[in-house]
Amino acid sequence: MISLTSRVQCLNAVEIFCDLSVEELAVISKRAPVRHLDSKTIIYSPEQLGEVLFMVNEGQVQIYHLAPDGQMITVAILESGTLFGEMAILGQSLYGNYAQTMTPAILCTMSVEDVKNILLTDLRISNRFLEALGKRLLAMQQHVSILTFKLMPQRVASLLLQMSDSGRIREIRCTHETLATMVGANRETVTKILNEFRTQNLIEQYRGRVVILDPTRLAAFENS
Amino acid sequence: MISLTSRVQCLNAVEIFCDLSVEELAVISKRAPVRHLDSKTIIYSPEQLGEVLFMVNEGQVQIYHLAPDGQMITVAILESGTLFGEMAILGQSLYGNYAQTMTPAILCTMSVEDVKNILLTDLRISNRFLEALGKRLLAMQQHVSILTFKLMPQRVASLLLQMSDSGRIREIRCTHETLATMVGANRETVTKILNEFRTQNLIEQYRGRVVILDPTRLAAFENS
DNA sequence: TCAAAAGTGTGTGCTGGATCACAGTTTGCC
DNA sequence: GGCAAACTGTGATCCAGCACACACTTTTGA
Repeated sequence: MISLTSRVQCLNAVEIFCDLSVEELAVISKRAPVRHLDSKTIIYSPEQLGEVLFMVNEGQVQIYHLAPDGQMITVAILESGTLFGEMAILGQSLYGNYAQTMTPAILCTMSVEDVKNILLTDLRISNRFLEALGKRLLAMQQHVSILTFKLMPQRVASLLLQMSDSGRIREIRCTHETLATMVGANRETVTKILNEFRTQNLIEQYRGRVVILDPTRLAAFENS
Repeated sequence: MISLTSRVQCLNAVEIFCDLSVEELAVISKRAPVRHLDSKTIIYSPEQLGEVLFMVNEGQVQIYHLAPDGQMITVAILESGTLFGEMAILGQSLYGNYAQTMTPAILCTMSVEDVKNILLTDLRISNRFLEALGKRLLAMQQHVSILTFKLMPQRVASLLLQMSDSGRIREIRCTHETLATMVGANRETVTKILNEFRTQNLIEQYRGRVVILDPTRLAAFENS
């Protein structure tokens, strides 16, 4: 059993709860068990629902979508401090959506009812929640516009910037394969593009990691 | 000045308010002026904000996005009974987003503050609102997965089905050009694809209109 | 009423990326 | 330690869809 303190810390790391006091967090924490998961555990799948809101406290979680033909689309890679599963609260069944740990991870989980109760009773949280949704919607819209018209190199540049929070985080822990499933490319194409970026000193590459060297020039390239 | 009754009808047509009584609608209506607009009027642009929530009562409204390079992406074509502008309420500035009437149109408009007041006071509406957001998010996600991996003919089939509400509405009033900006194709490609669909008796074509003949086969084709 | 503009049909290159087919290198694991 | 699996690098081939070019038809609006 994990201490309440650590649970509170878990919740605190999530932006949605950021303006609650420690006491208030403690109340919520009681209803939010912490789970330690191995790498490659499936957290969420179309079959097993149940608990629905997850908060990543440590590790990486991949949200992906399997098309009927088996094609995989990575929707997002979540790092610690982020929340997911909101869709279920919105009453939407995400047919074909999965969440899976990419590394060993620590998560807080909450049930739909609890979340709904909290949302309905606390205005600050419901506002944060709406904000988070708005951000998500905005990000998706940008993603759509990139997918719609940009060429692959621009898409990759755009993805790298987005994942690095516009260059604020330097290191992106991701394989070429994973990046490929996010921009709708195949692995080889991504490899070639990243090598091109490297020869231009925009990035550095290591196995499973990309380090952004020059976000400014990368951004300039993105819009070209 | 338009009568209050007609305003109430306007609101009533919008799903978000569907479970309110006539009296309750009347209260909201007082704060929701109706506007009659000519075709091709810009309703919403990055420059002029102000009023933000719009409900389409009659006519068609195009929501689009202009990329920095001038490329236009049509996000949606709104018909009567739909609501848009939610993003502003979520505190997101939709940089580069526009809304424009495609036909003469009748709209109800509401200010951000009014909407926020209503949202915060009425649980039924705020739930509907969340629901609507969820649907939007879901639709965008589907759109992303289509853009990511499907070939053009499948994309077009998918778009036609989506716009026709899976075949329930038969007629889609849209030019090839507009359809093209929604799937990320160019106009000529869309023309060729639609002609192919016609020779297979999946659709009928007229100037500025596509009529769905066989939604079932179209759906089968979409996932292939 | 009669341009001009908007919408559609069709053909000919060209090219960005997919696909396939490898080889080399690093990591994890028994 | 050593094998298998995962990750990366790189070429050859092929084709979906873009860009451009132009003809034709319908609608719009001074």
